[in-house]
Amino acid sequence: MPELPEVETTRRGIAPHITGQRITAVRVRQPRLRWPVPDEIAGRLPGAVVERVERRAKYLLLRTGAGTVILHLGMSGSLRILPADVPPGPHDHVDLAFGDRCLRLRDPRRFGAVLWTEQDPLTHPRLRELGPEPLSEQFNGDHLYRAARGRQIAVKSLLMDGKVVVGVGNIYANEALFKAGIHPSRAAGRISWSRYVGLVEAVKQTLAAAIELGGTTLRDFLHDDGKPGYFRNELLAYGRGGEPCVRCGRALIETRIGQRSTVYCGHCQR
DNA sequence: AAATTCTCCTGAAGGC
DNA sequence: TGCCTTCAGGAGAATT
Repeated sequence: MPELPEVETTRRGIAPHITGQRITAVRVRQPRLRWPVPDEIAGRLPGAVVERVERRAKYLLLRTGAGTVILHLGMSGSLRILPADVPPGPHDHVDLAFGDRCLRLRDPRRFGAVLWTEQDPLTHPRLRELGPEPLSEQFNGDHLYRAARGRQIAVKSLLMDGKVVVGVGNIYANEALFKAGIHPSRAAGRISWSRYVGLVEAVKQTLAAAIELGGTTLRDFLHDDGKPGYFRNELLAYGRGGEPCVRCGRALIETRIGQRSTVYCGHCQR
């Protein structure tokens, strides 16, 4: 399930292949993604040149001379660069062709999205309300502490709220809270400033390490070059329910918070 | 306003 | 071996 490290890894993987390249054809085989794929994707993109490939939260932005494609991989989406004549599989929904190569979106569960805007993409409704990037200086102890004031919500849910900070999905929320020694169910408003400073550092460290390793791969995510990431081998909490805590050896507890699988150490996390 | 629940979808895993 | 059921999950929308 692509989280921010996977999306960033994908961005870095595809950018060299399509930046400065002209889109020669667009094929939309399945327009029914999370939202209908807008007609402009097929209508306006052919002939346009991709000027930059950027990322905001887990959205990828393909900036072209005609407008910007806003892509989201949902939880089973992947992008690959392929020879244009490779026959598409059943879940290969959209191709952007660049001469003899193409950028192909595969998304079996269709939770992803392909959107279009001719305005500043950062003002798009999907991007406008988002919190700071987790690896930016704007995401710091003060920011998290202030966002938590008066909130009864579980700190894990706060961390996964895109209006507070973007890009911290379920896997990395579990990991960061484990590293920071904070119980995922603890009320956000009842955590000290200094502990939030530690949590921010844990989030940054975890995400940076995952990007360094090319992202976590679970189940159906493949990198743009088809190779899996290796961060899954580094996971200390997620997916380890019942297994011993690496710090104290007690069995990790698995539960659910806000419909999400949550794993923590009842001894080390308070 | 804040918190919780619902929703989309299908591959994978588990049960019998 | 194979069919049927259950589950996971990003994040916006709906509901409480």
